[in-house]
Amino acid sequence: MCQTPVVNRELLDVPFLLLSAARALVDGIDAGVRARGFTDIRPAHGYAFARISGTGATVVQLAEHLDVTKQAASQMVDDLVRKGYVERHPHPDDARAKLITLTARGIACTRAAEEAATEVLEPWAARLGPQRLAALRTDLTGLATPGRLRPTW
Amino acid sequence: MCQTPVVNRELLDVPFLLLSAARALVDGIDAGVRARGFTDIRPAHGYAFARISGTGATVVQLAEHLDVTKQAASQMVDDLVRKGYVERHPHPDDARAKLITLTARGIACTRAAEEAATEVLEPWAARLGPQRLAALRTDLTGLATPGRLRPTW
DNA sequence: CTATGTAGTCAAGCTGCTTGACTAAAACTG
DNA sequence: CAGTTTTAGTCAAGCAGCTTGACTACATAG
Repeated sequence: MCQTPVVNRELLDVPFLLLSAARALVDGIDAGVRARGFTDIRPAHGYAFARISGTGATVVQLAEHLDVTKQAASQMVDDLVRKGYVERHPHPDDARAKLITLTARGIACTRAAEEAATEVLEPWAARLGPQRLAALRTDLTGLATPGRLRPTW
Repeated sequence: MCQTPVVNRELLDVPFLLLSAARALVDGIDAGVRARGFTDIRPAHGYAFARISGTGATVVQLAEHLDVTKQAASQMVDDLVRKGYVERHPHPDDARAKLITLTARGIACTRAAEEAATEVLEPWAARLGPQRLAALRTDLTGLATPGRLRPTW
């Protein structure tokens, strides 16, 4: 017994490390967004904003991006409409569909999130330096299923 | 406009990259655990097992580890007891408390999870090499709030 | 022009969490 | 050591966010 190589033990807490880092980041950004006055928004909404931002998105597109059912996405849109962050417009190309777009408030919130993210990431990235940052990005990309949960911006 | 430095754009998708990697890992491990016959277990239970494993844990300790209320932790223990993964014993040092420990089935499941994790991580770690792996671990640790969501093993 | 597929919503239900209230035991405190 | 406060755990009720199922309106393929 006790013949398990050290590499394994160290390898096995990579998932915890990753989760821990991701959570710390999300919590930090969320705190920054709240501090900027957007208190009725949760991290999950950020992923929605990322997809809606720019040209807008349909409910189905949003559902795919968030990996939930279209009903769940529709409910989230209801919520965001009620809170004034997004709007439903008739879709220019498809009378069945609706184009969800950010309101001014939604755009302001997105900016706040970007500021908060920069605030959290900048000092860490500075300590790392551009070289290690690039390496980390490459290595993480290799770990992630390509294209999943990526932002549209 | 358009004067935002490139560094910022690249920095801003680090959270997405991290989340994406973490999710891919968790999904992969979960699939491996299911493939080994433990189909009534979800990733969240893995974090519970990690804390219970070894000397065992109380409900309150588990709650702290999972960052939920003690009621939620107690409900999860109910569930795991019903499924045969853990047991409640009287605590040797405190008559109020109960010591939660893994059953044989719980230990087997933990082993399955370690196997699954190794299976997912090994090829990726091999491609990286020990040097970059060490660097990545260091950099992620710097990002994570120290000590959070760490395993006890 | 009919048949099949797709976008979105309504409705009901479930799961996993929360808050609040409580019991029993431990740990302070004067 | 009696009295107070804190801590471990549970019961109960409620809520948020998701699911499945059923449906309407429009699009598209044959």
